[in-house]
Amino acid sequence: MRLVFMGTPDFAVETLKALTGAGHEIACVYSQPPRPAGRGLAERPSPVHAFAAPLGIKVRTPTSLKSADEQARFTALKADAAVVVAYGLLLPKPVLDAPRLGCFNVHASLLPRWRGAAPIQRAIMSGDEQSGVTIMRMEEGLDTGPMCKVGRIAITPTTTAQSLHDELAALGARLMVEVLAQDKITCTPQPSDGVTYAKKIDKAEARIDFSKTAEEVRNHIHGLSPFPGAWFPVNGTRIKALLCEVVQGHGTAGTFIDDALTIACGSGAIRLLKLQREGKGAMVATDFLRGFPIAAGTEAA
RNA sequence: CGCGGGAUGGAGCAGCCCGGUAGCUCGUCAGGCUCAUAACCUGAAGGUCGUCAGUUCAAAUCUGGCUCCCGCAA
Repeated sequence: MRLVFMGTPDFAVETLKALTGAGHEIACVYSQPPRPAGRGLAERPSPVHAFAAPLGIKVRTPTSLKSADEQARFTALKADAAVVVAYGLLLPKPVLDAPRLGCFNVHASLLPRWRGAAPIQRAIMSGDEQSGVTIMRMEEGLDTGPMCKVGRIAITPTTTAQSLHDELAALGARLMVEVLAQDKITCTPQPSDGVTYAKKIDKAEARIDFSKTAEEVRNHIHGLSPFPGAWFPVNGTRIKALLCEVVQGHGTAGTFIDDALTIACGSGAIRLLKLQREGKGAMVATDFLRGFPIAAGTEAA
């Protein structure tokens, strides 16, 4: 099929890769324009942009699709379908209606739960036991379209946003290819109940609140691992917690209760397994402690 | 030129300000002890101190360039 692909972050690259691998013609790739980012604030293209460009695929990076001009350029591509994965721009109705078969989206949640920006993180942070991806036909509303295919993945005590992200990206890519391979793509409406929205992650949320239960703290840490990274300070040094486990133990919330990185929470305790201090790389607990011992009684504040 | 930290035996760090014998915790190997152990004891191997140049009698340490890694911020 002749497709238009619209996506921006790493998550979307997997699907683009799968589509090209499945022999589809990518007429054009749309992605967010390069922005100043990273150290030095140098302009850098999005992951999707960086992947597509070397393959000789035409890349467009409009800041909006609201103008009639931009919509005409899109329509002129005469695509059979558009595949949209974490693109970051609203698609106006004329765009949604332009492709012959419509626009299809990979969304990283079991819709209608976690519509919106940060479904992967929110699912883990709120303690969901299950996540997944939904392939849907897009409508004007925010992630409201009818569902074509769903894939499920369990969230376990060791699931992090990173690991779930990688699994869902691969799963979503596979399912999208399957959906497009169907002779007739059939969809069913989303249930009207069970709707929740996944707000963008606010950096202020990243600070760990040890007054919560051990499970909540663990979900918070894993949901934000590795980005943006849940953190806490120790003697003025900022430390990111990347992986942890719930353990037995109690004490004043926010205090280390042994020399092995166990911290008391509002109820129960967690032990940090992988962490990173500012300026340093991520490392496992034993390595971390050799260079930065934290004695029992130290406060994480 | 957004702000800042870092590159030292396999891992994590100290030493650098006040140049002059390479240190610590751990791992590895050999041996010992033990019913046994991620335990303990003894011994050993392993490093052009990121890279290039400069200053100096002498540079891990001072100066400048380069490469790479990371935190903040966006």
